Amino acid sequence: MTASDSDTKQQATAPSNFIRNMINQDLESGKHGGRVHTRFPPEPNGYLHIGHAKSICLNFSLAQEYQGQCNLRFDDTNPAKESQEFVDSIKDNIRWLGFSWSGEVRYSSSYFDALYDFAVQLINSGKAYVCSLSAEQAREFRGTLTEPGKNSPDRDRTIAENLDLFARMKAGEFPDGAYSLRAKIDMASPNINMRDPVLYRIRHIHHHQTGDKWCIYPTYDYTHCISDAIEGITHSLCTLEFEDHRPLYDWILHNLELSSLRAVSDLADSQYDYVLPEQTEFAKLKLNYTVVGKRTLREMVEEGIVDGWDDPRMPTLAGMRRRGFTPASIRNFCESVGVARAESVVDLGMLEHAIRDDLDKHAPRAMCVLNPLKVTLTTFAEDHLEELTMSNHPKEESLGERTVPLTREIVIDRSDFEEVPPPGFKRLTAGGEVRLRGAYVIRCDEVIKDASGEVTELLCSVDLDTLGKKPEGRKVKGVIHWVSASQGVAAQVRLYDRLFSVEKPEGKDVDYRECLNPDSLQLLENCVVEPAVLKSASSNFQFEREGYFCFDAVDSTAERPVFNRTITLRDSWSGN
RNA sequence: UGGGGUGUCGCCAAGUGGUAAGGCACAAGGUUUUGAUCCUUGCAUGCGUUGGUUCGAAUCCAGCCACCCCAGCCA
Repeated sequence: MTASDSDTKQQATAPSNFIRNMINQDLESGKHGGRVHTRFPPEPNGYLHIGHAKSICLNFSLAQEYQGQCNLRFDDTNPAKESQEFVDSIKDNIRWLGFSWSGEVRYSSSYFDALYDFAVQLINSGKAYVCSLSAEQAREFRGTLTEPGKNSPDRDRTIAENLDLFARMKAGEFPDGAYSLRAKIDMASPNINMRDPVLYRIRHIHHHQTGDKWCIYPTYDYTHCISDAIEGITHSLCTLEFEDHRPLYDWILHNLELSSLRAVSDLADSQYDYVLPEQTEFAKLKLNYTVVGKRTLREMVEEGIVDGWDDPRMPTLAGMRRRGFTPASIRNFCESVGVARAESVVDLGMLEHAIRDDLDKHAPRAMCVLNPLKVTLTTFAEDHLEELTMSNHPKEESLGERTVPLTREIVIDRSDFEEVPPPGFKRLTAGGEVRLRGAYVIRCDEVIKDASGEVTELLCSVDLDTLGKKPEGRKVKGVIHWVSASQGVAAQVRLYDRLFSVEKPEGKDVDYRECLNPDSLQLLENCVVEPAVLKSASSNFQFEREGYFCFDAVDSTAERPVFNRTITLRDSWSGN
């Protein structure tokens, strides 16, 4: 199948979901002039994780699928929590995932001037007022879930007065919290977001993009809808908790002059009809055995429960990347999970399947012995050195071949030998035969043990007539991997497993610290990997019969490579 | 107890009045020089629940139940 065939097939089988259905309808009705323009709008206040990946894939893939555009916009309206470091890592993560945003990176902060003008417009039309209530007072006036709120005493300030006060807020005449700009909507609304929400607050604080130009900052609710409108976004996708904000999103946009919105928008000079963006909500991605809460992740880093934001056990994009997850596997996973409005918890197994599926197709095979047991092939002379040619992949010929040196002394994994094998054991036993992967069938003639009775070495004879052919007159079922003792390279291997041993480490009344899986990291210091691995162009491998591994980009050195286990192979042998 | 949402197989998820897609997981076979991959087969007389409308309901209507979100000058 060619690339384009598979693309076509993927499109044909792209699962139906309520957002695609909505877009299809919009396209049919011509609502946005046939345009599809989405955006991914993170606040640069932390590292991206698997949950963000779903949103990224959704927004960017939809744009691709409909030949539309997808912007990257930093929603940077609260400088107290944000930094350039996060801006940079987010951009890096999105590129790594394989997506390109439309045009330049956008910042809500670059619309601050326009946002200010629109606020003045709302004041002029009597839709906004400057309020002197403190945060605490405002809370009291807001009412409760079941009781209506009370109007602010400043609600009927004159337009002239509001204009003057707002200008002075901007000019820096007042301290933080002295005043706020509020929309004049309805203090009795059953939707608390509509009870005269704050549009601007005073914050004398440096902003990572705008420096010290501003001391008043617009709120999310006020900024997001206008930013969408300015960028000509058609479909503004966000998560479920913003559902109650949608009426406010619409209120703000509908109470501004459409022509003035259009005038400052990216569509100002286009031939398209100017249509306001619409918000649509979908359920967040949740994974069992996983925590994505910002506070929790930070604590785990700060308390040393993990080794940093890019610890391979972390659900961050940086962590998954270091773990060896491929961008395609994460994209496929997000696609397979679907998009719906029902809150759900996806099984980690689905993510693992996506990783295996991608790596199985693309990762070159190699051999690495994790827990070495010395085997001497007595049939060979001391200086025996045979260069065996092995293909890098059982099906994908384009991955090429490599040579694997075979010598008299090799190592195999300790778990591949049992003196008294359990029922069904297919590996090497005392007196039994086994195939060395890609090489000969050997027979274990002698088991050497130390004083404590531990097996230290196996003496085996080689059936020279079994290279590339089946042995005559008998069946040898088992195949085990091996590495030349002298030609192999010493390596450290890190075996990673899920961080938590319970399904819902973030649940109510659950302390995640008590749910940690004590075996989430196992360090193996004496591993031996075949030499070809170090010369490979790939950084992801399948170490045959062990799992998928990748070079650890941070801790590997020239003399001592470090490998991270990305994921084990499926293992249907219950005796293991 | 106000408002907004959601309930389809163990886990995701299609379905939009015509008789329950698909994936993961699981199980059983087959192929295999990876106990991998791959292939075949099985896996909801049932769609939160109770009624109603209809020739016919997961889909329409009503009631009930469960769970989630909202009272930041966070996003």
